[in-house]
Formats: sequence, structure tokens, C-alpha cells
Amino acid sequence: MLPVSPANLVKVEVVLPLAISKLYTYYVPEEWVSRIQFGVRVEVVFGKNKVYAAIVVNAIKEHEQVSRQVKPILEILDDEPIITQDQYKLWQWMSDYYCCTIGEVMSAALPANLKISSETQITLGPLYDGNMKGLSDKEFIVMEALRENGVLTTHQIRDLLERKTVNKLLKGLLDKKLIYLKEDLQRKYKPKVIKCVRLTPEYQAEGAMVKAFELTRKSEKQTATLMALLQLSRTQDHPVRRKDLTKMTERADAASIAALVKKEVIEVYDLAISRIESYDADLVETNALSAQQERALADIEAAFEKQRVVLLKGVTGSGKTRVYTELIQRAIERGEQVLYLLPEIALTTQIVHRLQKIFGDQIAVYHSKLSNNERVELWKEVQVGKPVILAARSGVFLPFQNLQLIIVDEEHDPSFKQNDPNPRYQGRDTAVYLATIHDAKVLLGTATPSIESYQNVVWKKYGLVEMKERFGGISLPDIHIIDLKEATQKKLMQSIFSMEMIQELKEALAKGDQIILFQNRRGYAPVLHCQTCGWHQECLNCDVSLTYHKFHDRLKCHYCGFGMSIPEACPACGSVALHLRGFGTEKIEDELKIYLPDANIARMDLDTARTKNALLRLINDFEEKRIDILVGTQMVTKGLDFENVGIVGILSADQLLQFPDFRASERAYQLMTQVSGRAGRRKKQGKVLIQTYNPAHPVIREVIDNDFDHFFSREITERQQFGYPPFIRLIKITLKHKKPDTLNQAARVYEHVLKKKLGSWVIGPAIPYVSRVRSYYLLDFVIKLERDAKKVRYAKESIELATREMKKTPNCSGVRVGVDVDPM
DNA sequence: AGCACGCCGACT
DNA sequence: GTCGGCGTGCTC
Repeated sequence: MLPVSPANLVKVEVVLPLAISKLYTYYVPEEWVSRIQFGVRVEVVFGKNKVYAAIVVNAIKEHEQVSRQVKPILEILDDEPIITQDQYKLWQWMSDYYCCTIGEVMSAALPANLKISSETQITLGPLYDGNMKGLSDKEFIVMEALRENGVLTTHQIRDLLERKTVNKLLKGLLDKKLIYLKEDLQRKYKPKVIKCVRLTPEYQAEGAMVKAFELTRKSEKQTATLMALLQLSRTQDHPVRRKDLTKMTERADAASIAALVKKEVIEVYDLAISRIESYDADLVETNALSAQQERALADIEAAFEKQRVVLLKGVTGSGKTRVYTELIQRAIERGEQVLYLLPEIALTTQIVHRLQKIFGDQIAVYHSKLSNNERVELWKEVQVGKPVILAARSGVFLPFQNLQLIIVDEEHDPSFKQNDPNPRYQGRDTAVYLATIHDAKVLLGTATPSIESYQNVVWKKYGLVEMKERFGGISLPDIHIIDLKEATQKKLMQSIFSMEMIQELKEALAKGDQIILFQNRRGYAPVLHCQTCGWHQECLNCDVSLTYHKFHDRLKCHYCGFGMSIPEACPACGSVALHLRGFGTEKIEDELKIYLPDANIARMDLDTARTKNALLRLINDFEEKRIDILVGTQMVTKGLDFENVGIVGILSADQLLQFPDFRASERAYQLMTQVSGRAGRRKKQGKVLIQTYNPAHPVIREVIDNDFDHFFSREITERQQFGYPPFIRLIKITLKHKKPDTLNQAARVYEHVLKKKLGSWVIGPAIPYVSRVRSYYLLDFVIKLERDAKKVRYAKESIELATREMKKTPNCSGVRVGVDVDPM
């Protein structure tokens, strides 16, 4: 359609799901004007001929002139808004705070099936007759593939020809009328429907049945069918499915139903049903609160009177969840909505079942394993007031109507931060902002508060409630340090295990206790190293060492997925003395089998628990004691709650302590404390064994003593001294390009602009720890800012300026800029 | 983000 | 000479 002059037409501004910072204006054909409102999706053409579902966020009055051509909207996709004003407020805040476009927030926020974008579909054209003469090789390949597949997308053709530009070739074929091009819309939400049967309106009237049976008098089958229908609609309180009817009596077959439909006595219709499984098992009564829980609950409610956010600091096993359920119960009774945020993998496990048993269908789960259609349905249920939503960080995007409480469980967990695609948001912090929009309360729960949150308590921004005792009065685990330096000197090591560790494991197994071993690294060994010249195998695309995976007998890159087999000899010096150095979960599992041949050993990491089912099976097997020893990465620390764990072992604390990051200590403290918390939960005191070369490290001491206050005061002093969060704010900017020269040139421009504006606040450019990922070279800038809104604003504007200036410099327009506010 | 346009090196 | 890559600018 041709663009028309915008005078005297209703125009709307829309958000497109793209990384473009502007809103775009379209006009509304007159007959649709009354259907336009904030928050509905409209189909629009953007650019050449791509079609997108955009969201209407502003209406422009007819008389307001827009000094450019505008295109019409093609269709209005919704009768009711799919987002609320509150959600849009959150989107605006996120795009502003996290330095990304509204379109990027929209992309992250909406379930895939509410987003639509077109894709070019290529099909055989009118002049195609199987004659391939006069075609180039590439054209021939395309036509052959089309003949076989019928339809191809431009992406598929790009892959097929291994070429980046494919449009000229397609245009050639189009001109010869050998192909058609069509923009096709992808992924529309489709409700799930079932066939139901009911009386037509005519026969629903009083006494009409007599007439109906008159009509079926001659057919015994039809009479039986009709009677079955009547009986079913009387006895069940939901519509009669066609399936129910045919099951009821074999005389109600397709033919007799069809006959009744033809006589217009009954009709078959589609009923949209929910894909979300309803919970039909019995609900359980909650236990009475313990005295400590009772007190915590009262304290939380009192604290909410004064503060929006309260930190609940409760040792592992203190029964925080029971406190949450009580708060949730009370909110439900008041008719309010509750959002319960958890780290993603915790959502696939016990906690969900536990809450479902209490709240049944009042609770819904929103996580990454839902199908696209299920997500849309959940979205709609939240819109009409589903009381409780359990979700990972993306739960903050749901369309709440009456949100009054947000619980962020395991508040300290780094997975609340989204690191890669924009928006790079911290789910916990976003939840706090979301709560201000709704005037709701936030409860942050954890055994190991993040430094940020605890400092907010110190600053009296957040309230604090503590639970210091474990439920049932069991003492915290007894933590033992194993000094690896000493063990090595005294030759008390068996491979990666100290004799003491092996001995303890054996004793525990003999007692029938289960064991969890933690190692923060997957694979078999992280380095393939040449003992002659010191060479080690790196990834071809990334600046990292390749990890050996024994299961696949291959070296793999954990950044880009690149894989290769082990070289026969060192490519640098020809030596065959290649040696695998370091160890991951796979090696631990392997070696344990040697030392403890009778134990059932299983491994839980990204490689073994990639799918939800595999993870559930592992958890289940461990719960039911088919596994004696579970070896795992961080995964074993999250949301798992086993009853019979006698020993938790940390194979190498040093890897945690030596992380090149100002948060290393914090992470190490949290991880070790969290893993330790898995030991000895219900019945008796558990034991934790930590192997380390640094037994004197203060963090180790603090973990042993469970001394958060000591840890916190030491850490906070360092943060203040060296200028780190929470005293200052960080913004990290990463520049990215395939050519190092171009990247350096861009970085110089960037540095110049940034330092002119921000002076000594700017650090960099610096080569990051991993300097190349997926063939892109990286350079980092870090901006350190005082916690002052105006200065942060100014800094963000300076970043935008620097990005514009850099993009303007010749050759540099292709350099990518990633901005990470509050990086983790 | 995707797409067209224009410039430039490298193969027929 | 053209093909195909890359840099640049624009999208209501």
C-alpha cells in the first residue's frame, strides 16, 4: 500500500520488537479507529516489506500533523490490550536504566507467540517447468532444493549456498518468474480446541425435546445418542465433549452425530481449552508454624509497615519457605497477586511440587520449559488474576493486575542477572522497581545475602528479619578443612582426593548416608597441556583453553561449542607428552569409581542434566537413594532439599577463591555456605569437607564459623576502600569486532569521547579475561560512578554520545557496543 | 534487526 | 570485466 499524507487521520505510535530506540507512527484506517487502544498489537510493515506485530503505546490526535509520510496499520490483532500501562512503565524504566531499546525489552517480555515477524518464503514460480537450462550453478542448487522441499526461507538458502548475500540471486530468479516470494507470518498463538456437542438453541427451549425425539423416532442409534447427550449435560458441570459422547454408548458414533447435526437438533462446536495442566492431586494442610517462623512472620509484617523491601536472612534449613507460604496464603485471602521469583533450575524441582500441594491451581509456573502456546495462556491467566506465579527472572514481565507481594528467593543468586542478550537486567532489582509501580512489598530471602542487599539493610533502605536456627533444632553441619599442601607433602593424596576425604566417604557409605561432591567445573579436564614446551590447546574461535570431555572423547569450548579430538602430538614442538591438567565433574565421577567401586555414582551438571527430564530423573534417583554419591556443579546448590545427605565435599575451594573478579569472595562464601547447607538436613548433623591449598584464607574461616557478619564487614571494607559496589555504581561497556585493528581504532575514539566527558571515572580500554569469543575480539571499559541519579544520567548520555561518535568514524560503524549496567 | 546501495578486491 | 564481501544509512 502506498503511504499517504497524514493529514486528518488517526495516527498511533507503536513499539517494534527491534533494537531501534524510536517509536514509529502509523495511521489507522478509518473503520478501525474505534478498536484502537493502548496496548493492543497491530500488524505493520516496517522497512522494505517485513511485517511485525507492534504495540500501540500512544494515540495522536487527528489534527496533529506529522511531517512525513506514514504507512497504514495492516490489521489490529487484539480486542483487548495485551499489556497494561504498568508494564509499559516497567519497560520504559528498564530501557532507560539498563541502556537498551524499548523494542529489546518488548522482545524479552512478550511470549514468543505474541510476537510476530514475517519471513520471506520462496516457492516455485509460474514459469518453472523442470527445465534447468541456462541457470548458474547456484541458481540450479536453489531450484533443485525448492523442487524437493516446496518452500524455503532466505535463511535456509543462505545456509544451503554458504553465502551471506542471497538477495541478488533471488531477484534474478524472480525476474525469470521461476520463483515466488511471499512474506509469511510466523508463530501465531493458536488456542487448543476440543470438539464439543450441545443442543441447538432451538431445542434448548422448554419442552422442545419432545419434538426432538419425534425426529429421531425412526433411528434407535440417534435416539440413544440424544439421550446420552442429555444425560451427560445433566450430570457433568462442564460442556459435553464429542469424545465423552462416543465413549458413553457405542451407538453414538460419527454417523448418528452427523445425522443429528443435519437435523439441526445438536451442533458440534470448538471449545478453547487451557494447555496449562491443572493440579488434581489432593491438597495438603500446611504444618503449624514453628515459634521462630511465627516470630519471623510477625517481624516481616511489621517491617512492611515501614519499608517496601525486607530481607529475610535465614540459615539453610530454617524453613523460610514455610514463612513464604503463610504470606502467600494471606495475600490470596485478600484477593491479591503474588510473584515468587526463583533461580531457573530451582523451578524444575521440589519447591514447585511443595507449593502446588498447598495451593493447587491457584499457583502457576512460568519457566523456560513451557511451550510457546503455554506461555501465552499463562500470560492470559495472569491478566485475569491468577493469584500466585512462580517464575524465574522473566516473571517480572507478566501482566499483573493486583500485584501486592514479590518474593525473591535465593536473592543472592547470580542467575537473577541476565548477562547476554539485552536487556541485561537484574531480576531482583527489577522486581523492586516493579513493586514501586504496583505499590507492592518485596521479600528478599536467602541464607547468604548479597553484599548489595545487606548494605541496603545497613543503610536502612531495607528491613531485616533473621532466622538463626534450623527447623527442628538440628545443628549446622560440622565443617572440616583438608589442607591439600600438607596432604601432598605427606603423600596422602589419591589422585584428586585426599586420603581423609576417601576415608570419610567410605565411612559415610557404610552408614548408608548419601554424599554430594561439588566441583565448579564440568567436563573431565580443563586444559590439555604439553609437558615438553608448555603449549596448551586453545579454541580456534575464542581465547580460552579447551576442556576435555571423556564421554565424547573430545576437546570442547565452553564459550562457543567448538570441538576437536585430542591431537596425537603437540602442534608446537612435536612432543607426544600431552597431559590433561586440572579436573572437572566428569573426572571426579570417573576416579571415584576406582576408589569406591561399590557405590552408585551419578553426575549432575550441564552435560547430564541438559533437559528437564534428565534433571528430574537425577533428582528423583537421588531422593530414592538409587544414587549414593552425586557429583555436580553449582546445580547441586540450588533449590534442592535432600533428607539423607551425610557428607558434602568441596573438592577444590581454591578455584572459587581465585576468580579474577571483585565478587570472588562473595561468590565463594555464598557457594560454600549454600553447598554446605545441603548436608544433614532433617535428621542429624551433617559434615562438610573442604579441600584447599589455602586453609588460612579468611573466607574459608568465615564459612566454617558460619560468620556472615565477619565476612560482610571485611568484604564491605574492601569494597569501600577500592571503590566497588555498593558504594559506587559500575557500568561496563564492551566493544566487539572481528578485526583487532578496527576494534582498537574504535576503542581509541570511544576512550577519547568518554574521558573528555567523564574524566577519571573511565577505566579502560582493557583486554578482558577472555579476550576473544566466537571470533570476535573484545575490549572493555568500566565507568565507576557515585550513587547519584544525575551523574548516572549524565554518564549514560555520555555513553550514547561516545557510541554515536565511534559509529561515525570511518570503518568503525560495524563495531558492536554492549552496555552492562551493574555488571555481575 | 534487516535491507539496499555503493565501493573495492579477486577470480573467470 | 563481474561476483560477492563489507561499510553505511535508513526504516513511520
